[in-house]
Amino acid sequence: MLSATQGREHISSKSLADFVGVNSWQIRKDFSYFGDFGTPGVGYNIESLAKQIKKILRLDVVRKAALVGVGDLGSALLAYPGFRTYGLDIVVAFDVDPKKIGRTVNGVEIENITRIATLQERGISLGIVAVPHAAGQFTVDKLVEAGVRGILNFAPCKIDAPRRVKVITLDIAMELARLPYYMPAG
Amino acid sequence: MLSATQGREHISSKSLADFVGVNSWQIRKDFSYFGDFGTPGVGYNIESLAKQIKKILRLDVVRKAALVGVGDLGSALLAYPGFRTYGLDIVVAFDVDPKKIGRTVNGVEIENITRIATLQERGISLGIVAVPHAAGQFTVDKLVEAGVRGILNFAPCKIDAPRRVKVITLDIAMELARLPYYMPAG
DNA sequence: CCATGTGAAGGTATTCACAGCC
DNA sequence: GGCTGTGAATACCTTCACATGG
Repeated sequence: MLSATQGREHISSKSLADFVGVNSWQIRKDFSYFGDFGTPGVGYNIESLAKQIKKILRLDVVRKAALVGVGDLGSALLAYPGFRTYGLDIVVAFDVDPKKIGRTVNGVEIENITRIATLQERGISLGIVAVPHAAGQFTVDKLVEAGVRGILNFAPCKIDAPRRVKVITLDIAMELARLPYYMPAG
Repeated sequence: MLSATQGREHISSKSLADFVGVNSWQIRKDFSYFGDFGTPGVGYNIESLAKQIKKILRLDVVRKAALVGVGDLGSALLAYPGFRTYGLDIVVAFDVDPKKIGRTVNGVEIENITRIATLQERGISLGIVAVPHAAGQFTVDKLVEAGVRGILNFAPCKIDAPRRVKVITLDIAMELARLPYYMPAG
């Protein structure tokens, strides 16, 4: 992946900085907030650094996630291999459409949305909302009731949830709408 | 939409702040950087405020966008009605799969990816990249060659592009991976 | 000698309180 | 009276330069 690290045990803040496109002191300062990871004169041990960062980001344990809404976007998420990289595992999907219920997409079975209440007993603490706009708040409410602790919401709407549940909303259209701001004309 | 504004011409910074969940002085300060929009004792004229903000964000003109990669995610984007809200119009899609080329999804025809070079002459200045990881950089290069000015990239990889082209990368798995950070345990 | 970690300087953003206008 | 726009005060984050440790 990072060619500069091939066959090396250590990496300097400078190399890391060049790779991600920032300055070396930013790397050092950021790391220092969480403790002393590096060795002066040598650099950072790559393996131990990765382990430390994963622990800080709480990515050291695999967490189970439930997907709600198996439309185009939901299907894309089920097909997406990238989640495993970050210690996330989509183990179940829900939908309202009887035609979809019972099917298996990428090894994940689609269940009736009424079964959403069983999440807690199954040890699932994350929810992914990929439903139409109008169903957004309702779906979040159900997930909260089911004891979920974090929600990634793709529905483009204002969401109310108790403070104990962290909601991250990803409005894809709004992200795209940021682009024109950087474009002088045309 | 915003029930507090129904039948009203003006809205106060307090109402706006409550609605989006911030403090009233933040609203006023932010607006003040771009000029005087409001009337003391009255508030902000809703219609004129919306117009001003759209102009600042360069959302007052409709821009054409091209989608590259019509997989699950690409299909979801084509089906998504939200883009129009922000003055964005996906007018063409590209793919490499001969089975997909020629089909029409949501009124948008899928063309052979080799036709990507015709973007400039068609007045298309935005690109949306929804291709697999490995094709990310290649696709971005082609879009840049085709004269695109802004790119929304869903491929989870490091992208190099000239400074004149603004690239916004949206790594969905990474967004989901932010959630565990806010969750004490479980 | 090399690269880290950090105190200090500088700059930027947030928060406040109030003068001024409708 | 009510609400805006803004200077002042505060907190925060970024940048730098260097002492310290391997």
